[in-house]
Amino acid sequence: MITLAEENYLKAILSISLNEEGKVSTNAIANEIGTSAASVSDMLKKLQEKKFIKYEKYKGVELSESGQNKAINILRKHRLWETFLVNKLGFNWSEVHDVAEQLEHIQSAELIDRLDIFLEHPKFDPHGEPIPTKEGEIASTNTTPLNELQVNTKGKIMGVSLDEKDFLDYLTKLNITIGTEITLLEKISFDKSLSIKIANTKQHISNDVAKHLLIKIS
Amino acid sequence: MITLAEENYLKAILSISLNEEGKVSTNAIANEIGTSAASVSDMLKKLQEKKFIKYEKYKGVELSESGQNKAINILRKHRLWETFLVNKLGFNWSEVHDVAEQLEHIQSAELIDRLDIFLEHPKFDPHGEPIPTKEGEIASTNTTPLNELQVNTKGKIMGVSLDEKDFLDYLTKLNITIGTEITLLEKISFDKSLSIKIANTKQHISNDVAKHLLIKIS
DNA sequence: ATAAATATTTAGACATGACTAAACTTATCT
DNA sequence: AGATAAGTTTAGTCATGTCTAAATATTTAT
Repeated sequence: MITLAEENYLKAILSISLNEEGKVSTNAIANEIGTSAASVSDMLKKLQEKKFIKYEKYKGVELSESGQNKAINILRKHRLWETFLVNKLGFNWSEVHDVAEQLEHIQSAELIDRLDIFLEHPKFDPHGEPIPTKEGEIASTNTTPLNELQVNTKGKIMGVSLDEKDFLDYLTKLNITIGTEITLLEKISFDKSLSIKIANTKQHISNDVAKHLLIKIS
Repeated sequence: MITLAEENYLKAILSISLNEEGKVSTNAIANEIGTSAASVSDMLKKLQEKKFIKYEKYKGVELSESGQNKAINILRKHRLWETFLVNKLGFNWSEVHDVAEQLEHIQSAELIDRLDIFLEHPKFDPHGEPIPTKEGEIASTNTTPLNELQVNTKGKIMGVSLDEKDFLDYLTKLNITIGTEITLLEKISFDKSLSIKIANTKQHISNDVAKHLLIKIS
């Protein structure tokens, strides 16, 4: 059996791994989960004993195969539930994260299989993030964060890499959503902020916003 | 905040209260939850402090108003989720209990409101049990357990009062489901077993089965 | 290469929710 | 009424997952 706390640690380790190369540090996990490094250190010992991770003291941590399977399955559940909440229950994309964080821990493989069928095997969640397959494959999206594009590039927003209410509500206010066509007009070197064009309207956004907008260049 | 364990205790106390008059005993709760009387005694102290119950040592326990609200809300969630699992995901009525026991603890009033709308405000769950309203009202079903009927009474099965896989699978095998027309042919006084007629076929069932079949006399 | 800064682990506590064994209260039987 | 049985609570212990403070290891800077 795996506990709720253990699941959250595996999820955090996967999430960090997907964004960074190499082993995951204790501090990074503490930061992701919002707990102390000491608590993380304790938990890593337990996860090590259960063979969910490969861990050497002071050297950082990696998921084992079984740990990765578990973590990817949790991500799959999270994204399927978010899809359900938005597509079937009519939630806004900014409102589903917290509930999905609870739903992702429901233990029933059958439930997820049936949910997947009910949703007609969605490939992406409401934020444009790929939903891992039952076999654990995560589709690559071939997108680029907006802040890494060159000036005058035109593209389409395929997804966002941050699932926080404030951020998503702000995007909605800017008329930005999945599928929105966008042109990068100018990069301000001083603060790395960007001028963009959306639906023939010029707008200005910070680098913090831009780096979470995933673009497919057209 | 209320913990998962506390929610399960409130649910157990409500469940016993609905079947029996008067205060609920420590042992009854221990039995319902599957834990020791000592553990129950510990927990009652905590629930008392949080004002969810009215409790006097050695005298048994009652739900307070806030405790009852919480418990009924959990029951509402359980029955709405069961309805979702059967009506939308295609689960069999015998397969949904365990998953619904997990889902009933998801904390989001908005989620339950939307689920209720999505299911088009169902009044009964897949076992024929009434779904409490958002305001906490539990419709009375005006049904009688089959074993309490008089011989030669004819009626319709409106629900079952036990949500266990073995029991429900057995009913399915007997061709018994919600809406089935049934006639009580004979009561055997020796073991309280019953002869019944379903779809022109005579069958024999034990008292243990009959007492969980809720009949509307026609 | 060593000192200082940063990162990580260990030690010792605490809250939760469970357990067993023992003590206590209430109910029942004669 | 007193003895016994049944039910309940208390005391002491344990596992989980957290914390702070202190100790130790690693990295960075001079």
